[in-house]
Amino acid sequence: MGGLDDHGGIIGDWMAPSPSPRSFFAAMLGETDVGSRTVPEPPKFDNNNDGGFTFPGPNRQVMSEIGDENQSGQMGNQVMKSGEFGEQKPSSRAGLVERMAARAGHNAPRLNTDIVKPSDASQNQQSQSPYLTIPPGLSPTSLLDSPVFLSNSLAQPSPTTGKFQFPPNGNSNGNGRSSLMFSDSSNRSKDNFFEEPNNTSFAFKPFPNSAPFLRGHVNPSPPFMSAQSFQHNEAFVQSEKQFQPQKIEPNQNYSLPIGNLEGSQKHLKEHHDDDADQRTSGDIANANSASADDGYNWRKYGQKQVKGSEYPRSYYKCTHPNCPVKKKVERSHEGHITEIIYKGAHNHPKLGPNRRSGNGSSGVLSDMQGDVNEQGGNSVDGSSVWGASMQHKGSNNWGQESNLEVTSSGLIMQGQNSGQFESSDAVDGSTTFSNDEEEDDRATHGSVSLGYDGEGDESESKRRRHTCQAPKKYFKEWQRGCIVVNVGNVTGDEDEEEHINPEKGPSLLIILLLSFPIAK
DNA sequence: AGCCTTTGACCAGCG
DNA sequence: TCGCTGGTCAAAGGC
Repeated sequence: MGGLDDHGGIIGDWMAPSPSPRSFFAAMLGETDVGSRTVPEPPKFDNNNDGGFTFPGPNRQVMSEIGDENQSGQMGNQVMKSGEFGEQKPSSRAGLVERMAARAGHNAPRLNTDIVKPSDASQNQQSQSPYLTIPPGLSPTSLLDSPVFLSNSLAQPSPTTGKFQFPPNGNSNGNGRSSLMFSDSSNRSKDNFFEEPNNTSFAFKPFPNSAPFLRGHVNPSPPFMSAQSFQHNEAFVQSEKQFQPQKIEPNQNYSLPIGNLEGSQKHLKEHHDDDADQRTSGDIANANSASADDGYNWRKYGQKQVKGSEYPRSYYKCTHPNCPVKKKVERSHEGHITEIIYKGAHNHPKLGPNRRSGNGSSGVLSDMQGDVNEQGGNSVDGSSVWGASMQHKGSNNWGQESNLEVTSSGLIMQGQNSGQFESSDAVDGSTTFSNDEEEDDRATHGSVSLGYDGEGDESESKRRRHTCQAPKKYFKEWQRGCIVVNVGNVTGDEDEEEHINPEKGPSLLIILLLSFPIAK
């Protein structure tokens, strides 16, 4: 069993202790000109880009509120000072892939981001822009299935889903593991990827079906939630539990979900269908039920109007015997999913089509959940990383079945339909992901808002001043080891009680739980 | 018949 | 101890 040191090593191989989203994307794209940005361009909400989803590019000064270069440099220094992450030197211009290659001694295929560029790149200068525009055909899930989000043994072969395999790495034991995302168990499924002679590059293939979602229609219920985080967490669990007798080997012929990307495509399409249903019929329940199942069956066992939530929260259990997976779902009055919190990992393969497919409200939930559970699907013993991390607080029963002693960690990405990364009033990655319970406020700051509130009349600078407290909540959930996926509008208004307002238009709020250490 | 959702009640944790 | 809150149970009814 790996200890906490292992975890740190895992994490450290891949990212700074407090990686900022921009560095995160920088790593993804192999561009690490992270600290060199001066003044960030105003976020661009491309209204003409037929729904192109704009993420900040690697150069985006996410921490713009506090982010002058000095501070960025200070952050970098902090990163350097954290000994176990010594390889993450801010001076390094090498991208993640290059670092991987350097470390592993192979030529890591570089992520082909050409496809990510908008077709009219020459016009909008997106290619030079600090923003990364995801064209309509490319789902955020696809993007987030980046090399840093690997270890989905269920996903299609790709350097991002972890199906492509990495050669055995001499460093891949203990603190030398290439990353948390590429943790032990998943390594087995990836160990050969870069040995493939022709794998010199990888291009994300956009899914036409995903376009409707990206256009930001009514229903901000994308399935691209925290699939990667689940991947990671799942891998983390497996890493911790690699000696579990019931371990499901990623390489096994396992009738598990087809894959993340494919699943995403499916779910995206389904969501779009849901949207249509909702818009046309107004029957939310029917619209929800119109979505296809994700291979897991869910039974709603409760619903409650929780105080902190505008909308009632529904409780679902996986109907598979002995499967501990549960999920909490909040949805708006219109049926838009505003928050999903998953707990546990499936200890069984997907069950195939829901017996009552097309019936019941769990369907739409499953849409989003599907990608996630596809990650957890090959977890074992019903243990869950979230459960494990829950033990940090021990005040939540979710996941208590896990006896893992792990530190969960994560990156919280909060987004809205523009896809622009927007700094909160103080985005400080170095503190955002610290584990101090008292730093919930920092969690707010640390959330990276893809901020566009859909109202359009509020300047970015004004929005930036806002302090949406919602991420604080999510950070808490994250600390508790729960997967939190929130889809909806962040109003950004301090005075507003509700921060998630799907009724204000297309938007999405994604909480991605990744792999940043919680160091109690 | 089996599985689902709904919904009020119950329970446990917390301040 | 009490009230609040969130999570779960279980009966009832629908599909």
